[in-house]
Amino acid sequence: MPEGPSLILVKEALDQFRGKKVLEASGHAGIDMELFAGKKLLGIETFGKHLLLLFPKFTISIHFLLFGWYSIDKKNRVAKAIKLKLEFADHKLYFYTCKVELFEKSFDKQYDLSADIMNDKWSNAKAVKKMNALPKTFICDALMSQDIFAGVGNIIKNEVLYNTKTHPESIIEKIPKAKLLAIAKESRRYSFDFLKWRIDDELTKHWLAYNRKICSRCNIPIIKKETGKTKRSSFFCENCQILY
DNA sequence: TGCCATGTTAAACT
DNA sequence: GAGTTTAACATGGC
Repeated sequence: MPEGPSLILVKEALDQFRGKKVLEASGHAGIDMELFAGKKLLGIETFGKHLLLLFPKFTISIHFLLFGWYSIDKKNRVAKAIKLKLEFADHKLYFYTCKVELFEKSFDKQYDLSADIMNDKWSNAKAVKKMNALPKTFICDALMSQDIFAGVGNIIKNEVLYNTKTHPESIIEKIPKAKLLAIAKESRRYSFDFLKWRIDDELTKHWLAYNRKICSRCNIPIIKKETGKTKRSSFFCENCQILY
């Protein structure tokens, strides 16, 4: 589930808890659960794939990894999967199979918000600058870098490369500057399409490359290949996506 | 049924 | 020590 746009939806779903006091906390997150008792949840933010719970003197960052999710009131997973359970007066909030971290800085100092694909502070220029600082890197790895494109996951990566007609194994220093800028712009633009389609529960039908078999532009098979340092699957058309 | 995956990181290797 | 590979997490869809 959790690429950046999905986190926006989690944030909205949890807005009902803003300003509410935590009565009790528990779970297998490995942090001191006593910290929460009596504390008010001041706000909910996101950074990339992180959900941020703002408390008076600390912030909890929740990363859902591959299988994590949350539920309200209904416990719908095995006990050991419950990493954090926050009990409010009226509701219980569960977070499953996620990485939970605590930090004390304000979240805008903890993270570079201009790197967050969903944040209004997103900067195309900074993304291009960071890519240029990694000349030997594959573009598929750069797009998955959470330091450059926080919130982009494997689906968005593949769709952005398809839409910008760029082969995932292109090397950054060989890619024209205008194309790098186009990739940065498309990563943000597409993420809002992704959000819209997820709200309407029609995300998968809009995929053009990810999990697809045929290129809709060329009518030839889409290649599936593990690419880049992290060997994540790339789906691409060898004909219309240029290898730089 | 078995395999794969929208993710990350620590441990175990070379 | 650096770089690479494996394992672990735990679930749902096909």
